[in-house]
Amino acid sequence: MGLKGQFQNYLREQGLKSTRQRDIILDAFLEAGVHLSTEELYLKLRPYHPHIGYATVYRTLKLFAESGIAAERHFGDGQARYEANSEEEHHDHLICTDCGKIVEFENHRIEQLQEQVAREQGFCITRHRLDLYGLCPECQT
Amino acid sequence: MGLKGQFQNYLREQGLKSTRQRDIILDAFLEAGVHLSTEELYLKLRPYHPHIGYATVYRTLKLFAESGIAAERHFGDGQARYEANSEEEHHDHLICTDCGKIVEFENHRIEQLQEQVAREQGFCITRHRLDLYGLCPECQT
DNA sequence: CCCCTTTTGAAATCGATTTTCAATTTAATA
DNA sequence: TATTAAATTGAAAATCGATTTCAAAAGGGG
Ligand SMILES: [Mn+2]
Ligand SMILES: [Mn+2]
Ligand SMILES: [Zn+2]
Ligand SMILES: [Zn+2]
Repeated sequence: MGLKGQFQNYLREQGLKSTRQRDIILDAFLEAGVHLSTEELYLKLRPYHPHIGYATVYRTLKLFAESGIAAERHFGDGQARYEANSEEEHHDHLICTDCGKIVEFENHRIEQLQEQVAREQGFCITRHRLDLYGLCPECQT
Repeated sequence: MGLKGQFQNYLREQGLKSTRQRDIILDAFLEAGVHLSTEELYLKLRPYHPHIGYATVYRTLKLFAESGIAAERHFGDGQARYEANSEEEHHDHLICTDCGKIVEFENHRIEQLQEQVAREQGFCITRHRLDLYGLCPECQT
């Protein structure tokens, strides 16, 4: 079952409707594939679907996140960004503060240590965020 | 040299001026000592110094961050928060999503692994952010 | 098709942040 | 101490992304 099927299931379960706009936005979102902001997706769609409003893109991305097919991220540039949740593992990010490039990484050992830290403090962790900011290879003169 | 001296040096170096407001705000900021938002500090000051405007508190906290005596943090509640940079080690945070409690922690091994990840990707890290969200001991029923 | 519910799009609103601008203050210099 | 140029202040306005409002339109079960 792909992300599209997963989303359709979510709509059905919640008594929500499948609409032309949601289909179009989901296709564009999956095709874009990067860490996209609401505005970026809206602008990307506009040339082909000028009838789709910003509010609809905004609401639909929220819905993707609720349904679990996407995740909302905040990298400190002031806007929320979304990325598709493939069935792969969770990952964290390296962000270039110069050109904005975002590289994903996974590190199981770090995740384990986070769990350990939380346990020591008596916390029960539901999610975490690890962002590393610096210069990518190209931006180091 | 304490944080106050450090800030005075920064002002001098940058050709900025030492003012009554900056002194008052710095004292209040250092005294408060928690993860304070601009608004919280403004409200804390107001009873004693009703003549100090919100914009001044805002600008002064930014200045603290620029000078290096404070750090700006974002814990996802929509407002920036500031904390004094004691000469102690860097630390990260556990945040209770129920009551908002924030617990600080240090984990040298995690920091090392972050460096290693960055090195593998050719990045040169300047800062990072590790936030663990979940329920604190009190909020786990 | 009917009817009820959900969705849409444009515009308005929201809350935090940031800027504007005229008046005031600082601090270097005469 | 008086002069002066530059920086700062405070109130209000502007900005910015996110979110809501609301009337019109569309979905979909029966
Ligand atoms: Mn990612
Ligand atoms: Mn802290
Ligand atoms: Zn770069
Ligand atoms: Zn709690």
